[in-house]
Amino acid sequence: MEKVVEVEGSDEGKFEVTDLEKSNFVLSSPKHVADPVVYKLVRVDGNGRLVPATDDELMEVEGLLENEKREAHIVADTGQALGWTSNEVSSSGMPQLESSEGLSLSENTEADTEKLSTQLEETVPSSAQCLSDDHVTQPGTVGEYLKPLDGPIQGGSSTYAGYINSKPDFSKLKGEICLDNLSIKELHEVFKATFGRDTTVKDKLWLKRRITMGLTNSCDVSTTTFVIKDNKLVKKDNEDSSNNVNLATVKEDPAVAVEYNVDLLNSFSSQIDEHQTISAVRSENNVVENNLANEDLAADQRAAKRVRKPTKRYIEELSEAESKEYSGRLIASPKNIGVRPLPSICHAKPARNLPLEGRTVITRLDSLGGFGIQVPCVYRVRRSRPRKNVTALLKFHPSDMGMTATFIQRGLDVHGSQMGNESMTKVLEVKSIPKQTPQQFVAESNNEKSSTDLGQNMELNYVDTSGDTSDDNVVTVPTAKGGIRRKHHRAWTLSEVMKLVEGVSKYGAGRWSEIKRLAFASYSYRTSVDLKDKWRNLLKASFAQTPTDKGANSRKHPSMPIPAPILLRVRELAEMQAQGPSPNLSASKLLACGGGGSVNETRPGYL
DNA sequence: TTTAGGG
DNA sequence: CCCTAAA
Repeated sequence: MEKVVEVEGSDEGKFEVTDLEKSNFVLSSPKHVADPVVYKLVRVDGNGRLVPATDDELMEVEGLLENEKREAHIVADTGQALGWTSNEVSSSGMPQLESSEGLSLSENTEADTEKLSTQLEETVPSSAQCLSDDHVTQPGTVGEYLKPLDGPIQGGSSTYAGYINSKPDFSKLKGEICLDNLSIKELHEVFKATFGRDTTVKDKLWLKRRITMGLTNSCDVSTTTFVIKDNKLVKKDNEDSSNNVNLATVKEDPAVAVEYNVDLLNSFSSQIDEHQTISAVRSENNVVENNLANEDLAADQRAAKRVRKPTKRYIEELSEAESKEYSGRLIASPKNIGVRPLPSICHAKPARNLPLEGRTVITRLDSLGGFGIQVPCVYRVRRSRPRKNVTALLKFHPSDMGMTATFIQRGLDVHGSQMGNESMTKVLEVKSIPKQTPQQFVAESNNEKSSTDLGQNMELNYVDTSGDTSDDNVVTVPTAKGGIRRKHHRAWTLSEVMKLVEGVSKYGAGRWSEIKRLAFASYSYRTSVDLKDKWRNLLKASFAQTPTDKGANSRKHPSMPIPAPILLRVRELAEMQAQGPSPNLSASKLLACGGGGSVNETRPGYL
């Protein structure tokens, strides 16, 4: 039953392959065992390469899941929508998986189940084309990892972590953060600062672990003492460097077993959450599944439900006739789950919606590599930075707006190649597709040059995630011209800041686009400008304070200040860069851009 | 388009 | 954060 989210290995093939999937297959009985299906969170890069899902994406997914769980019961299918099966997987193990999955999912009637399973199949055939050669070379294994939420429950499920190596750069941060002495409340604050969202988990251990993972980018947090130093977890009881995760350690804590490559380090925590969430969701959905993989998780979920935010906001936003962005969310959030858009490589076509337990699920027909697959699609619209002329469009096409709103309400899925300036038009075009389900799809051009050329493909991003996470406050600000524009605020999480710092250290301050693209590949909502601004602020902050005290950090509670260590780092970098602009810019640049091959840059040794 | 700055 | 001038 467990849902597995797979993270695609980097091009460099730095991930370790696991047989986990297999073992799971064999070990677990079809019934109880989860569907062996492995999902990967990946997205397709511009050149058609599969790249690991970014933190952002993961987080989004996570958000969705959480959201979902709050939303009473949602069909089990949701979970699946989250990931994409790797090509390899699909080609080989898929068939079997399908059935089992369908069954497992179901609370539904057989018929529905079948449909579901059908929908669920998220095969992404045509491996060769999609996958980089590296991946292709390891057909059988594929860098999939299973993350059995309830490892303990199912003996079969084994955890495996193929954590290759840590990022050197992170070790630069100085100072340590001790979680041990914090109260739950404090831990919650830290948690929020770190992940940008609240948590309802009361379990200190869990919190500490999660935070540690987030800050440490490591899954090696099986320790009971949480002191983070130099971005590494310091085990007081076990003074080992813990620089790398060792499998043994990981196994101790099944919940933490993950395989990921360097690029995904930061995604790790998110993934965990995701998995957990998924499991929880599933448990709710499947009465049969009594295995609460993680009590904490379950608790979290329940709590989450209680915390669910009122709809008011959505309504307001809708009324504002805001771009579909919001409308999408508005509609989608309640009963649907967001689904990660298919890799642009694949053609996504709106297919049909199937009634499930009274609900309709929109399915998308994905034709990949000649296969036609229906996948449940529920998209949440990403709340992206408003494309400059969203408002303009509105102005120009007031009527359109109305229409759009209509579709949205009617649950049309928008099918377009891209949400650009003409997005409006496209949306309109799509409206022709009648859908009963309240769904909205918005195609958003991906940050990277990706999807664009795939005319028919749409990049669907659901987003926001955040309803739960850092509340993306969207505040309307009166414009000088009299217009009203939205100002959304997304609090910078600690991990984001850390990434930023890391990025600056790697590529140098000023090369924001680079940083955004590489080190910051995730967080799609952070633009290079944002990075720049944030850095500016960090500099200000780092110089403004801290000169004196270095050990002691934060001053005030409000908005959990940036940990001193980070500020220190920032200052260092600032000074460092002020003096000698990075030695081999060209080198790094070449590495970064040139190959197009590796996402994981192998940095020069400096820094 | 991306950066740097100002607001 | 947003906006804009420059490059």
